[in-house]
Amino acid sequence: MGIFSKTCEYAVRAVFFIAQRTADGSRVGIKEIAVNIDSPEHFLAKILQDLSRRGIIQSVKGPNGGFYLDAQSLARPLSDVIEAVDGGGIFRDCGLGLKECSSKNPCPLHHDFLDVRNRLQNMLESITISQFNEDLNLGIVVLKK
Amino acid sequence: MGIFSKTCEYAVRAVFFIAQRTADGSRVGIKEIAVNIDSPEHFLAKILQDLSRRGIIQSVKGPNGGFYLDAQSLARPLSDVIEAVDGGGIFRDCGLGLKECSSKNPCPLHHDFLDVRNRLQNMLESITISQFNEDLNLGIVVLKK
DNA sequence: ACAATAAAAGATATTTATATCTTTTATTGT
DNA sequence: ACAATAAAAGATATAAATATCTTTTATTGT
Repeated sequence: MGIFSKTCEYAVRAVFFIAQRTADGSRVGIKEIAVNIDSPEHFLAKILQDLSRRGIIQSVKGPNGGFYLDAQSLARPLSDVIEAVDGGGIFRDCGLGLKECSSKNPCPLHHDFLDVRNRLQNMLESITISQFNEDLNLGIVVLKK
Repeated sequence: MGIFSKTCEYAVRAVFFIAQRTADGSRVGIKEIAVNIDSPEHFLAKILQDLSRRGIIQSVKGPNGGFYLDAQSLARPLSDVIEAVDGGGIFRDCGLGLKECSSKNPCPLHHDFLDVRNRLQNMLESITISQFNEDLNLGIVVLKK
């Protein structure tokens, strides 16, 4: 298990891919996304359905249909994707699983974890979905293997 | 899902509890540990068996038996517990799940994640298992609820 | 030796995450 | 209208994580 669930990893990779591939206003199909981010097609379909329902990504059915991102979606912070898929627990929950852990009633790791979680959150809030489009085009960063 | 697996959360809480409760050389039984860290007893038993096999904690069977920590174990960094239970993936694996992600072949989040993971690792390597014994005694930090 | 204790080990159950396959609905171009 | 396309939705399967229960083994005190 990584920091995120596998579902979330696929979601982020897919969202980055859709952002890059549809920056020109076109759409991209599930099959093409799955191949390019190396994920199981039908499982990814479920994930993207959910993201679409939540308004994180957009989609149209039928010929020339597919997934894409509108201007608002392109500008979203990556943290929105994480929250939509895994929930915000990673940003907020106690590292040792205590329900009532707080600064008043801290677990032993509370203070240290607060720092790490805040950094993670700040990082993911300051990264936008479209920010890697160019690096992806240039092959400087990758989404598969 | 938190940063660690539930198994790992129980493990860390248990190890902290054993450290505090057996600093005087005594032992503590599984039932007492489970009650005090609010975990399912039999499940925790499995976890502690495994930690015992790996030498992270010590145990003796029979009357007056139970779990404890020797001097070496008390001085261990908490990262050893994490590695024993969840593996080192949290310190090393790609945030987006890519097998071959590296500085030469990075995912979009590679550099940012490297920083967060390193901080987490440094933090967990610099915390020792026994370092909260006193705060636990004083009730300044807690291991349940 | 024996009974009591407590962890170790084994077996099984339940829940959640991940994955696959099929059918339905919306959209498009002819 | 109709056929083709592609996502949405529904149903089911598999694997992994979490949890529970039972039996065995080691140790202790009598």
